Amino acid sequence: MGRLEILCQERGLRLTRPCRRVLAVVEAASDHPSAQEIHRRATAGERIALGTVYRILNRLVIAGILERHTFNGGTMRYEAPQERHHHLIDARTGQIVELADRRLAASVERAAARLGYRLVDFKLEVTAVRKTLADRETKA
Amino acid sequence: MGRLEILCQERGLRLTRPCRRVLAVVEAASDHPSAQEIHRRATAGERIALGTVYRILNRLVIAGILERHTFNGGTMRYEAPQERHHHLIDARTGQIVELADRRLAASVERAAARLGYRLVDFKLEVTAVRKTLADRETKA
DNA sequence: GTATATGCAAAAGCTTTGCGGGTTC
DNA sequence: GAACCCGCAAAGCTTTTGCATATAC
Repeated sequence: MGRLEILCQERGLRLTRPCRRVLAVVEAASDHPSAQEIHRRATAGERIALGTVYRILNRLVIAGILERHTFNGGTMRYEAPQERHHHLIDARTGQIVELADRRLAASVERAAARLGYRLVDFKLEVTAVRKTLADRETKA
Repeated sequence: MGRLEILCQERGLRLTRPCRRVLAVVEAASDHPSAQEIHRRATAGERIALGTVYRILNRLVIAGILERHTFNGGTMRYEAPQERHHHLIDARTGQIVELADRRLAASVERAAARLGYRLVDFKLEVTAVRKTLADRETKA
């Protein structure tokens, strides 16, 4: 049984067939698929209603089993939360790189504290370009 | 003439009546209104098509005169970019607080550099709750 | 056996777009 | 006067929802 399926059991979500398929797709994904893309992948040789996929995803997000992002466009994208991480988007290729760095978390926590807030969570989305040799020699 | 209207002129956008109204609304807004909300505010005693508001907003974003955010829900929200800042969302009230801190930018820049990237821009969205007395006495 | 999830299809946002006429420069 | 923008209305997408049936526990 998959890691995510176990989480579902623990949190009292029913392990229906469509739900298992969705979990398998997300667990196997190395990208950040949209609901429709998840539906496409989950219905390989099987009939699952698109509306059902949306309902499953919402349940999983509420239960804290999946995370939902919006990046900078309309449609929502999903992923299984690994360790706390954020996203770096390559401005030239659009590729999304995962970015984990606990020094960042400490910085954000201090910034929130300066305003009188206690940090609950944060989302960071970085746009950047690969460094070239020129970058190392120039003061950009 | 408003600050944003001047920017439009400089960048060759026509100052039509609907465009002026939209600019005025955004310039006066202390929140982060959606396109529909901007339309509602801009059509006080005047008829402007909703589609026109969308077209104007898109033009303004492309010209770099407004910024578009998605926060954590479907609909897009707009604001006039002041100095570089980010957003802190109060988890209890949903209130959005602006968060400007150049120490943060330095942290993010270093994190990107560690991955071999040169920072272009970043977006930070913090969820937090107001600190109470208890927070100061407890190790949360 | 019962509560809950699914499938289907319709509907509900939000956003974009084609077209003819009007406005800005 | 020419280029561009607007109003209107329709269409496109993504996401949600009502209802009868099927399924997991």
